[in-house]
Amino acid sequence: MAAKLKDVAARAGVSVRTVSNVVNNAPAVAPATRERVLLAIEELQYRPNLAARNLRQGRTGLIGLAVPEVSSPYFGEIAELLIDAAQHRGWTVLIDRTDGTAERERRLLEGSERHTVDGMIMSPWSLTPEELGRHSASMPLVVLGEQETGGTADHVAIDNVAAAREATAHLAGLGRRRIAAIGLQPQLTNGTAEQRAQGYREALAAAALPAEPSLVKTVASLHRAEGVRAMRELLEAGPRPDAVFCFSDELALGAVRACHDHGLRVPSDVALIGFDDIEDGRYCVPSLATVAPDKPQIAERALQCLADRVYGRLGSHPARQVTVPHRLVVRESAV
Amino acid sequence: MAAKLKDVAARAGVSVRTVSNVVNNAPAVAPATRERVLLAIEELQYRPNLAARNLRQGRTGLIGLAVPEVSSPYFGEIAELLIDAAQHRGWTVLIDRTDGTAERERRLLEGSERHTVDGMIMSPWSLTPEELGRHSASMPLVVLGEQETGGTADHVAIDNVAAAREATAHLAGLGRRRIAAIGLQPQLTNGTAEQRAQGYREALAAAALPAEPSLVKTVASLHRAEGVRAMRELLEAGPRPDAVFCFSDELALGAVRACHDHGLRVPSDVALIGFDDIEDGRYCVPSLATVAPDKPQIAERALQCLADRVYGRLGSHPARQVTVPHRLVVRESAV
DNA sequence: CAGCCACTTTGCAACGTTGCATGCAGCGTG
DNA sequence: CACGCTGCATGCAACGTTGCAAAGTGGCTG
Repeated sequence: MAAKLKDVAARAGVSVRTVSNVVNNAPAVAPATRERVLLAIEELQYRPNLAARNLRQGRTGLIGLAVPEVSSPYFGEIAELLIDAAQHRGWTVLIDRTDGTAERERRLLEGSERHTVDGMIMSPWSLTPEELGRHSASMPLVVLGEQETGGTADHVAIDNVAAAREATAHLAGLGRRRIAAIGLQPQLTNGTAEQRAQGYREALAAAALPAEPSLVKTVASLHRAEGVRAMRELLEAGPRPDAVFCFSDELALGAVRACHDHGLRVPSDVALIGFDDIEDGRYCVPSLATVAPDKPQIAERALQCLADRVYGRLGSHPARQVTVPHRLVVRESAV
Repeated sequence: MAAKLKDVAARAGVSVRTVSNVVNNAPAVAPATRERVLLAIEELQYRPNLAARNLRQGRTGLIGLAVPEVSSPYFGEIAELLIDAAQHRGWTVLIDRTDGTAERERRLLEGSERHTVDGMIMSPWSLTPEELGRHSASMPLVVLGEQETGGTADHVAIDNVAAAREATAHLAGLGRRRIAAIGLQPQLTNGTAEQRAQGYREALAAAALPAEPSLVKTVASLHRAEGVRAMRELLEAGPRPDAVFCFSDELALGAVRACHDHGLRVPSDVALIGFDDIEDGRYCVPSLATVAPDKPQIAERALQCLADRVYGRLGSHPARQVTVPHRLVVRESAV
């Protein structure tokens, strides 16, 4: 049987309340008493019962992280950074997988988690902005990768339009004339893909290149397999593109694979730029040019926002929109 | 203010206890009453307070997953599968990162988590078998990727010796004569690398190939960067190997990169086999031959073991050793 | 020496839930 | 008709912790 406050109190010859004060580093405890209590705690291997503490305080020390998938490199890296940032603040992260479906995203916000976590960080794919705003009333919520939606959910994202514009402009600057884009996701309410598409179009216009609809490919997911499929379709369709801007590194890695299968060389025949700066891209052959969001800062700012809400430092202050910097990383696939 | 049992009871005109019975699907509730209560629950949007329930029952519905790193592809995929398997059993997974350090692994087992999770699944890198066995007494523990250690921790792993033997034998079967190995990790107590090295040596012996110590490279981690470094050292050292067995796909991907940088072609100059069957390996160029552990089964069996311990179906039954199947997946890098 | 103050320590109650034991009908049986 | 039994509903207590308010202790001042 695990030791509880009462046991420690008995051993140290003080009241339960005093032990609690020691455990919580309350100031009003005499040094000698504190010593004695700490000794007893050590001897009995006392560990606070979090369930009881949570029940009493109404806080759990847990925060939820809801991402479409855990095993994708991008979300894996984000999760890792968030876990670190949470640890610094004494929080533990509880990861949930939504598959990007509206139903699971909704259930997480409405549902069973409500008393389990103090707040939530979500990267939504399918929820409408209205829904996000509505739910943020009942639980502190930070949204990743989206623009402001109204409601009280804070938002942390990079400037996707600018990032896409820079990537596309870089390809144009290499002298490429038929620049394709892979990654539009019309089935998702998530505005990210649309923003990137807009940046792509803006850059084409700025370079006085025509915007050919046939060069923009939609995908069902951001995985490699979809990159392979989309690139293959581009190559088989007609005059082939000489550059491709992919909305994720995984798509780009699939696209590289497809080029290789068609006997094309990257970047001499087709230049490629991805998005996310996942680790694979730094070591694959050829190494992958990409747009690198400042992930550590995304994690840090998201937790900062969440902490402000959970501890009520903001009250019902309106939603904040945090824009995190990014940079274009040029590597072998686009030189 | 969130609704609680008392509020629902008042609304439905029954006692608190009856509402609790409905919520828990207890049999002794009249259908009409159940209807009325369910209606009230719906109207008030009642959700059970888990902290209170946990306090009362002594169970939390959470299980811990302690892995060295979340963002590595292998652990990401394992985490994803475990989250699924846990969900089927009504558990939520709480992920912790150990960095593979003994100190953090120890702290997770001893420490603060003790009242937070019902049990733990850990992939240890630095803890001694004795420590693992000792801690499993106080909390249900399932160990991934290790052989039995004594104590009451269950173990789930593949047969690493056999797997490494098969991979190496495949390379020998291609007619390769100088087969190197990358991935020994003498700094870890984790026996996995040593088992793979043993399988490698056994296969060399079976093929009547000499075991050259200079062809076995140790690494500081299983990441791509270490694969690059180790491969580079092999290539610069002397007569170059014509095949390499890497103890992880990430190491192998780094090794491919290093070969490419040296102007060597894979597999014609150097054949490569990795380990883990991560998604990258299926799409990279060349695609990566690998040893594929049956990951879904690893997750399923691990949760099965944990459930048996948590619900006491085993009592203090001695540790179980579960061996999960694997298979060799031949791809472009080793044909 | 009484009175006040600062510093420590304490007891009580409550957080929301469920285990246990018991109450209360209504029905069938002897 | 009395009795026991079954099916359903209830009340009380407890899980381990912390907020609150108050009590105790000692020293210092007037």
